[in-house]
Amino acid sequence: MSSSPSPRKAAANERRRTNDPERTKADILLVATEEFAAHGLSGARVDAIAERTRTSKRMIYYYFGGKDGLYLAVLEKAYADIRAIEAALDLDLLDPIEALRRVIDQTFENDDSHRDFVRLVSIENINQAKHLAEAPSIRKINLRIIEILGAILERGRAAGLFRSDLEPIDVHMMISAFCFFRVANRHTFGAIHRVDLSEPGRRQKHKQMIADAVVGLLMKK
Amino acid sequence: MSSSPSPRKAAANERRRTNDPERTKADILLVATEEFAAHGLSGARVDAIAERTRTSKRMIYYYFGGKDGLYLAVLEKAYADIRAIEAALDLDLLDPIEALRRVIDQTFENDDSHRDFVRLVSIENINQAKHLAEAPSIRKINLRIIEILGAILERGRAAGLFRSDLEPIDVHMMISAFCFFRVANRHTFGAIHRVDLSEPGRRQKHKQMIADAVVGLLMKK
DNA sequence: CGTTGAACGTACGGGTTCGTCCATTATGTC
DNA sequence: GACATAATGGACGAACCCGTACGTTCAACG
Repeated sequence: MSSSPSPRKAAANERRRTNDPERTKADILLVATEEFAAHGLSGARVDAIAERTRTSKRMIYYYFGGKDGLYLAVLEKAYADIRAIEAALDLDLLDPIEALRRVIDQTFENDDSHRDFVRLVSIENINQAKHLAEAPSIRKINLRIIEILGAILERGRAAGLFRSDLEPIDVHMMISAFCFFRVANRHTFGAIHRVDLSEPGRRQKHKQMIADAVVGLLMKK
Repeated sequence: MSSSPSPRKAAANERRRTNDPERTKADILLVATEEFAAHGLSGARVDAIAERTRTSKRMIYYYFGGKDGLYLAVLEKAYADIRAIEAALDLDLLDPIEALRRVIDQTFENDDSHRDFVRLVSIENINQAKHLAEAPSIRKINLRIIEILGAILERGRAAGLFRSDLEPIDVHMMISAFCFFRVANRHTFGAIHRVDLSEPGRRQKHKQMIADAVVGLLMKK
């Protein structure tokens, strides 16, 4: 609409232009993430998403095919973003207990700071994970955390510290359950018990609590 | 439409008639619970609910005012049903550890067997507990579990068994988190990790695990 | 047995929402 | 600089969905 001053300096495989599909897609995805997280799949409105975008509704259908396609893309991106953080963990040098505490800390902070992600997962569960089942990429991303935990447990057992009847996936579930719940259910829990779960003091207390509980459970007596 | 053979034998304050408002309300509530649990608040369709009912859509508006009123009634009933079970617990005679294990067991079984309730709570959280906040009855119902836990902790401390820096609400949250998560998130968790969380063996393992974790956390070292 | 109010059914109107059609501008290529 | 293709915008239609207007049946009571 305004001028297009940028010279079309296109390297072999590098595009630069005012028609910017990447930016358009990213913009749509960002807005859609907020809308889906706020209202759910059936509650979110395509028109509302389009309105908040730099671009038009037409582009949503152009790039994502429709509401479902957009939702799936949002879901994939949300999972990819949060798991990328976990994948970056490097814990091989730490002793098993310390490594375990790091994983817990990371999960706690991840869920705490990615509320949209947590909500999207809740929404997907209400929808019986039907969309997620069609996104094999998500599955691959998530196996990383199991590997990490598996390695830690292995080393802990080798050192005679950990009991051996708990599988990585059970430990992962226990950690996730607590970290996820305190974010996902903070509204009902807060309304019923009149507490603010994100209040710093309680937050810190809970973080300590879940870590102690998991480590305590794993340690041999 | 068919015959109405029942004689109108009406005691002073006991009505018997083919026009049966109580039954109609209960019927609507039952169907609505399933529909809201299955599709969420915005996803559920008033027409669909009405269709599955013995009666008509008109009755939904007649008795519940509208979609929101119906949803609120469903929510209240769901909470009332599940907490009534907890309220029946009588644990004063048990030693604190055993009593605590009973509470955990009860919560586990409750969430496991009331999936619609779990889903409704998830849905309400996605809606930021806006409806629940307007239902003071629900709050009252839920305080019972905190009282129960408080009494157990008190006795445990008096006996020198339990640490004293954890409040009832924190313990309740930890228990709820795990019991709730394994039901609410079983779809995504199952899809990603290819496990069936309701499979009896794993179910039993998790029940043991959460109980051990909570008891272990509370016990003085 | 007639009246009155509660309980119920049918049909529809008004607004909303998804998706598409058609037209237009930008970009890369020869 | 002309042409093919990608990217974009606006407007619109058809289905859907909530809530209600209006009419009918049922139960208690004099």
